[in-house]
Parts: sequence; structure tokens; C-alpha cells
Amino acid sequence: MTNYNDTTYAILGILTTDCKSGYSIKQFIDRSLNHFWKISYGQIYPTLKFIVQEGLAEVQISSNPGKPDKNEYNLTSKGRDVLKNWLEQPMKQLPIERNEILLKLFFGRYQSHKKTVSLIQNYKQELEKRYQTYVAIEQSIMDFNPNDDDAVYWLFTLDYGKRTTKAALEWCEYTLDKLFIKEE
Amino acid sequence: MTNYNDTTYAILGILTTDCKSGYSIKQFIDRSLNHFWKISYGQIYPTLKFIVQEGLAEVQISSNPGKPDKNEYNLTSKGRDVLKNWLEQPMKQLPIERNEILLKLFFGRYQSHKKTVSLIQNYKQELEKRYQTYVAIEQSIMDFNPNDDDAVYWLFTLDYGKRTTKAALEWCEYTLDKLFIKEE
DNA sequence: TGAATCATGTAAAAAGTTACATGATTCG
DNA sequence: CGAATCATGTAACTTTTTACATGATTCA
Repeated sequence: MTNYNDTTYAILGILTTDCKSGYSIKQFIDRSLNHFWKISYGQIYPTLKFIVQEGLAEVQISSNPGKPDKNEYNLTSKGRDVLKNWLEQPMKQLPIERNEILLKLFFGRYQSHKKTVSLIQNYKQELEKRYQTYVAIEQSIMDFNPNDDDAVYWLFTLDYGKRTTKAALEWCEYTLDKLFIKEE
Repeated sequence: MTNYNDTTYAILGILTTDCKSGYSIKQFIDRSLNHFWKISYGQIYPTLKFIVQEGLAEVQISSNPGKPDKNEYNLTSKGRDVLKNWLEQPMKQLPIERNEILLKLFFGRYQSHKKTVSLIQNYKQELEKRYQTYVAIEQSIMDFNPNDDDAVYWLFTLDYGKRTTKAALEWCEYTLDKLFIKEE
């Protein structure tokens, strides 16, 4: 079976939900997958075209009164097979997060103590916002899709986001403490 | 001041340490920054060339008896300024880790329970290995650079890696439990 | 009317990976 | 001698981002 890239599989996966147009795919990712996946229109539209070319989905124009027309993409059986096949493949490798903050901190010796502290404080603030976003998404999933077969899995990924973000927050606190002690 | 990309800054930063050639930069990143940064030779060598072009470093050939010659890159004062300036810039945005496992889990509904479990078990195993690697690196930093000004900061980043990895491991355990309950 | 949102797309540039080529030295 | 390590590099390719262009509809 041909291999596609993860962006293609992500879109294929989303096409199993109610989001079936380029615009709504973007929205879906920004709202629901934001903690571990992001994507731009520059990837979405060409990939959708490619997916149709490969016979993994079919397009039809859907007109909603009072809204601009949109292209609705529906998976073919081949598309569903390709998705399932990918899901069954074992993990390729552990993801490595490129973390700009850690990179700067790594060279912290070349910076003033003050700047290092504010770098981490700023990071902490952003992490707190992110954590709150996760809580909000979690709540909205539980409110609106309580019996949805997908919901269980969506909540698993959110739990992951919450746990790792919390760990990062605790690290911020601990590291700030250490930096204050060092300052004395 | 001109802006460069993070890869350039990462290399600039490493050139402040004892690693001053393309080959040793690669080794350094693989050994010490591996948990939040990775890089290929295909990036390193062209970037080094570019760094010299921009006047941020100077090359000289260094001959070690019994070893192939190597190009030794040393930062110029402009290079050090550029590095310091970057360190002082506030964080651009929170990094988003693209996590293939979470992406698959998100579409877990389309997969057998068994496969989902083994996906997570496999992930857990890899995370355990990673955790042990961090502990080993930490130990070697404490053994070999106990008074190094850099060491404190290097240990901070490792602590981050350990904490978030541990949180991910706990998530694996918790999620596996939930999946077993669901199976009954 | 004008801003916000809905909707689709492309072109160019930037960033990153992979595969290859080359050659010296070391060590078992 | 042959494998491993040290060392430098490039070319082709893939992936992703950014910036732009276009136009409909909604609502204050």
C-alpha cells in the first residue's frame, strides 16, 4: 500500500467527522487538535486536491442557502482502507518537540539572570492559558458529544495535553525557585 | 538587527562551547539537546557556510595528529552579539508538538481495541527508554562538568524533559487502565 | 457601509530530510 | 583486512510557512 504523509492521514481522519470542507478542516484542527497538530491552508487545499486525485475521496459542491458554496469531500472506500491501514502501522519514532524556550535556556549563561527569569515567567503564563483552553475544550466535548464514539478518544488526547502542560508548569515553578536561590 | 532562523541560533550557541566543527555539532545535539532539538548534516554544513558568509564566525583548518583535518569555526564579536540579541527576544509562540501517536489515538474509533492498546504500550516503552537516557545524560553532566557555568542550565532543560516524559508515562498507564475497563 | 466571517485557492520561499559521494584513521 | 568512527559536503526532494488574491454573506 502506498504511503502518504501524516498531513494527508490527518485530513483523511477528519473527513470521517462532520468536517468535510477545507475551511472547516482548518477550524476543526485549530479547535480540537491544536495541542498536537497544526496545519495551514497552504497545505490543506493542495492535499485535498491530491486526495481526490488518488481516489481517496470524492468532491461535490454543497450549497447552503445564505452561505457561500463549499466543496464537500467524502471518503471513498479506498480512502477508508488507507486510513485504517495507517492507524494499524506501529509508531515510526518518538516525536521530538523543537522547543525554542529550552534552546534559549540552554544558553542561559550568556544572558542576564533577569532576562532568564522573565523568559520562564512568560512561558509559564502561556502554558497556563493553554491549560485553560484544554479544560474548556474538554468541557465542550463532554457537553456536546456525551455519547459520541469519538468523544472517548478525543478526551484521551486532551488528558495528555493537560498532564504534560501541568508537568511543564510545575517545572517552571521549580526552575524559577532555583533561579531565585541562585540570585541571592 | 537581521533575523536568522532558530537553526542558525542553535549552531551559534553551540559554537560557544568546545564543539566547533560540523561533525561535533551534530554529535553535541544528538547527545545533549536531543530532547528538544534535532538537526541533520544537510542543515549543519550549509548553515555553517552561511554563518561565515554573514561574518558571524570565522573558519580555520585544525589538524590533529592521527585524525582527519577539521574545519574549526569560531564566533566573531558580531556572532556573539547576534546570539545575545536573540536570547533577549521574548518567546515567539508556544511550541506545538506534532504527535503521531495522539493523532492516531484521536481516530481510535476506527481501530480495534487491541491495536490501540498496543500502540500505547509501544509508546510507553519508548518513553521509558527516553527517560532512562535523560537520567544518564544528567549523571554524565554532573560527573564531568560539576562546576561548569553551562551545567546548571543544561540540567534545567533535562529536568524539563524528565518531568514531561514522566507525565506522559503516567498518562499511558492511566489510559491503558481506562481501555481495559472499557473492554470488559 | 464596513468589519467580520465564510470560503477557496496559489506562488514563492523557507526549512528540513534523505540519500548519496568521498576519504582519512583506528582498532580488532 | 574490514568495520567503525571521524570528517565534510551536496543535490534532490518533501514539507511547511507566508503572503497574496478573490469574492460571497452577515450583522452591527
